[in-house]
Amino acid sequence: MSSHITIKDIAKAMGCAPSTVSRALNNSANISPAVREAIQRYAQEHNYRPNEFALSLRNNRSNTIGVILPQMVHYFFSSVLSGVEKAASAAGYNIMVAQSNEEYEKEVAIVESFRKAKVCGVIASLAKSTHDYSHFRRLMEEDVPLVFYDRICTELNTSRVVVDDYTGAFAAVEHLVETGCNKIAFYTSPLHLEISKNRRNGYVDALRKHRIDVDNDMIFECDTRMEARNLTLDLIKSGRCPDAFFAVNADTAAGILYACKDLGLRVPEDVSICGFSDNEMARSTEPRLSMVDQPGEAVGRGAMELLLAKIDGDEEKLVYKNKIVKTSLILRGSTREK
Amino acid sequence: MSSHITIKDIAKAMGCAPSTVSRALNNSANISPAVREAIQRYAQEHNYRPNEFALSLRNNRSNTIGVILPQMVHYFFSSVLSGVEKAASAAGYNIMVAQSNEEYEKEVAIVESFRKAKVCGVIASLAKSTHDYSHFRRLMEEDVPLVFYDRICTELNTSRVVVDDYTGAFAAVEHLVETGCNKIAFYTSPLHLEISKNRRNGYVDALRKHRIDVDNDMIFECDTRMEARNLTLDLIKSGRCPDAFFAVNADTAAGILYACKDLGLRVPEDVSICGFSDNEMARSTEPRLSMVDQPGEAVGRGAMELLLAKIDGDEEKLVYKNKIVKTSLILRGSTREK
DNA sequence: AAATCTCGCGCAAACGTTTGCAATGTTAAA
DNA sequence: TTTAACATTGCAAACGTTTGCGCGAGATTT
Repeated sequence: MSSHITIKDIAKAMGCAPSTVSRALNNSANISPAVREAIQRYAQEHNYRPNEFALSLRNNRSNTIGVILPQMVHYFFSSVLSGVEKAASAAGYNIMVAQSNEEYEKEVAIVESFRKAKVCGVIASLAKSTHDYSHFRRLMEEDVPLVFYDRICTELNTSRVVVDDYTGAFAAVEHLVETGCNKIAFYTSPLHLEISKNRRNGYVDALRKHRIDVDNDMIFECDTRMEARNLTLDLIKSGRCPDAFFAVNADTAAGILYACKDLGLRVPEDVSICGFSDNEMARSTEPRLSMVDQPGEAVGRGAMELLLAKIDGDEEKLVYKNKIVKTSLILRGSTREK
Repeated sequence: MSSHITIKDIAKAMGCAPSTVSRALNNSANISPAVREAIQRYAQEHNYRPNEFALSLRNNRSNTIGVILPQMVHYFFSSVLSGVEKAASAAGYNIMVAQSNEEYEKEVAIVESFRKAKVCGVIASLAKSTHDYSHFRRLMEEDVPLVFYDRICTELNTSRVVVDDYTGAFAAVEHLVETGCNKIAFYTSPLHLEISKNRRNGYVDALRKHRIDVDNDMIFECDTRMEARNLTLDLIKSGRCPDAFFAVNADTAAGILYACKDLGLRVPEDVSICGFSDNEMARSTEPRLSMVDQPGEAVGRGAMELLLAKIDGDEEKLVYKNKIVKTSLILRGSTREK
């Protein structure tokens, strides 16, 4: 069926040159109002749509932004994607999305495919296994605006959006302390990640503020449910049982919870549990898990806003901004009340 | 920095015409092996990458496929997206994604934006509020391959991927019957959706097979947690309490579960609960919820395979295929054992 | 030795758009 | 009335690629 009408078709129909049509449609200067209106009306009536490829070819840039997620099937990351999508859609951009599956090689391949597709901006969160950033550096050398979120890259000078890990962790741990806990275990993801460092700092500072000694033997690299379950069982059986747990995510918190229940500990009477990164699961345990909420949609929206600022900004192209999205502490049944 | 090397650059460097370079790189006929190899080597060394826009402009088709999700922050749909992404990535395609938020108008806008972007195929699941399909029909008139998944459109002659709702529901209800239940409530999403009809048929047929009368007053349009909670409370209080519930999704099943527990009913001793569409939440209640698992990734993969068949297929362009992905019944604590 | 064929390659157009420059026609100033 | 200034439009090139057509040269046939 009729592939679409082009500028040339309009020109032919109106008896003028394609350049005139182009100028009329773009409201360029130096065109008589009469001609302009006639052309615009004709274009409207015939449902003219500019050919994106021609535009892209000429401008050497698409109308698309690329988004990299470490995983798609993940409450927080899909929330971020949702936020990005809404903001991008509102701003008239399409989004191209790919997941690294936490693999460095896949991440490199994605960046390469985004370069080929000439996306006009990239929003990314690092894979756990990424320690080399030259693929992103290459992107920056080609002047592709880049914004990191959550798992950011501090080596590269880009805009960033993070959640307030420090304050979130601080608030959670402080709440545990204020409800009577003073031997608080901390289950964290690998400490080379920025988020881990910040949460650890929040944990440490909350303890210090309340004059509780920080026991490094109470900090564990553990961020999956199974690991948490096993670790917790070992910990309790070994007699070094904490009176509270602060976990890096909901999965881990659930692992802790079920280990405790299996061993007959009551939550929150005997031990309190609090996690980071709220999701549906945390609302479905018994008792429900208190969590530090990371507003994923807000992170995605913020990342898109920063990216648009970079894309549109002319003068401030060199200005990078950081955005810190506030977390909130959601208290449920797995912690005691004040 | 050096934007990329083009075919013209290579031609200039090798002292030949761009057309020769093009033919050499595409292994076209009528080119001497010597020249071909020289050009390919040069291109390789200088890291030549064809300009996608120029290709798209010429072929009037991108290397991208569009994916429509009703929601992104949703276990099943993000699983599907993940499956699509993996398959697309393996086949060398990019994916463009957008969510309708269950709104008809947004869905129309997405289809329009996909048409503008000239995606070379679309994978979609209908918004709940969509009853008119002319936007998709327009897409088909422009020969854009289209595959529906999950919430399919039976009015349109396209390829489709669905989970085996009928068999899944049948198996779940039969299990409830075989473990002693005979008054089984069914909480379903709106019945105009294909999935609802199929699940309802599975429910009905399982009852019939075991000579249990189907009571239409035990079928409720109810697919959110809050609705389920309230409805279940009402139902129990009214004295018409079923001995089992079969729910359309995990949220609804959880609502039922907590309503029952609030009223002191024991699960699964007093009432059994089984849901459709497993997710993390179902693994985190107490007791854990028995669920019919929908393998989202397999659905996504299947949709992509069907789409690729349509895109690549020359002769069989008119052949539409349906793919039915098997579900499996995951038995947990919310149902009794045989 | 003349005619034909084949191979390898270049020319140029096409995809749809934008834009610098030149070429009109019109109006105002001298 | 001549000249300058200006408004409006067209021409053509450019973005990077593919491809039908034609041309020349060498190889084969008669």
